Amino acid sequence: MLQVDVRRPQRADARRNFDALLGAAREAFASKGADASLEEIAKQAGVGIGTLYRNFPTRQDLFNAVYFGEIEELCLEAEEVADLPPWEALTTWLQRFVQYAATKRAIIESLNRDSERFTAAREAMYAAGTPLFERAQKAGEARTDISFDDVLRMVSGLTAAGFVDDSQRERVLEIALDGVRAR
Amino acid sequence: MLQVDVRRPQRADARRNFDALLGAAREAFASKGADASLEEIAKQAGVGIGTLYRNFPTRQDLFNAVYFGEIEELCLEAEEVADLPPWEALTTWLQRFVQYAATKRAIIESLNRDSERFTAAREAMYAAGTPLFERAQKAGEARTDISFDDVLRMVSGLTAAGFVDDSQRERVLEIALDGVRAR
DNA sequence: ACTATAACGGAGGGTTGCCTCCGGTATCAA
DNA sequence: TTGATACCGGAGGCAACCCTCCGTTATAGT
Repeated sequence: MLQVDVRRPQRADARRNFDALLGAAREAFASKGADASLEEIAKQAGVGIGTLYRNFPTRQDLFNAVYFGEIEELCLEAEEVADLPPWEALTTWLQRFVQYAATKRAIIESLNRDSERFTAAREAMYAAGTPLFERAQKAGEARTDISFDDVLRMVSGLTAAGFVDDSQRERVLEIALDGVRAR
Repeated sequence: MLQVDVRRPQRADARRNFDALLGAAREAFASKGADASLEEIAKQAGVGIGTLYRNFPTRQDLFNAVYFGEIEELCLEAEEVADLPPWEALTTWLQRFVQYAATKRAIIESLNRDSERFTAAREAMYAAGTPLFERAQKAGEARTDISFDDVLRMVSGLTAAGFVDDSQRERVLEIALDGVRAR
């Protein structure tokens, strides 16, 4: 589950193009948002527009490939932080979330979307993050009157916002997460 | 200053159209974002596209008219909450900010923009909000190691985010503002 | 090396949105 | 009422993007 079921092509040249497209798409979605120009992505990948469409018949297919790939990474990161102390584990994961997600805006938009695949992705992400949050709650570090969903949406919102520099982004994230702390 | 220097037309029919356009634009910007279709806005206002362009020669002019109008309202609201207790005054104002701004995303984007008009608008908004924040700080209610800019960007970010319903939006805003409270 | 064919890439037709231009219409002053 | 004119509205040219189609090219197995 959560497989990005777009098949990676067999031939060497095809695989190169496939990977280049994914990379270019990731960047484009990150900077221009989910409706970045596909022709621009193809050019950026050094590939004809036809090649893009052969690998990803619809914009959604391409987007999904990037999106689900990122969700998957996020889930893996959740395991990696598992041996930190409860509060650090939670905040570290959320910081990774903010830093690495190229589909930032899309993630929170998709939180409301109804489709089998998106539901699966959302569940995977929650399955990865909820334990971190509950552990922090049980350790008395996080408020118990709010849900993980609240926290995730808050962080997603901040992710999509603009800041003067990285240090401000981090500072603001810390402020907001302070509100999550148990009193 | 902060005048929306687009002149309101003289003739009765022209004024009707002008106002209808502003209203339609406000809605469109709120729901579709800053690059909503101008033709759609004109249609929504029950007006030809030509009329839109006569009143607002560029997209930016139309956007500014909505944008600066909202900033102006916000500044007025700041005075209205001035007689509440320090912390309530601050949070009430920020809540209005979240509720009424149709140009949500635009506001935070414009925080980084460099242009005379935008600088003026930003300054007006800061002039209105900063006293509320400083009052809360002096009353020992708000942290003193952060700036009003941090708070405003945080709130703006949350404003642009998506939530299940209004109650979640308010709850998350409260959580985040809790992080602003002095310990 | 050779060939079958998987994969390429961009020309081109369709759609949508931007903006200009100007023949027609509504308003207002006299 | 009537004339001057401020104002209207949408047709139409332009640009960007979408996506399909098919002649050309690169790959891999023999």
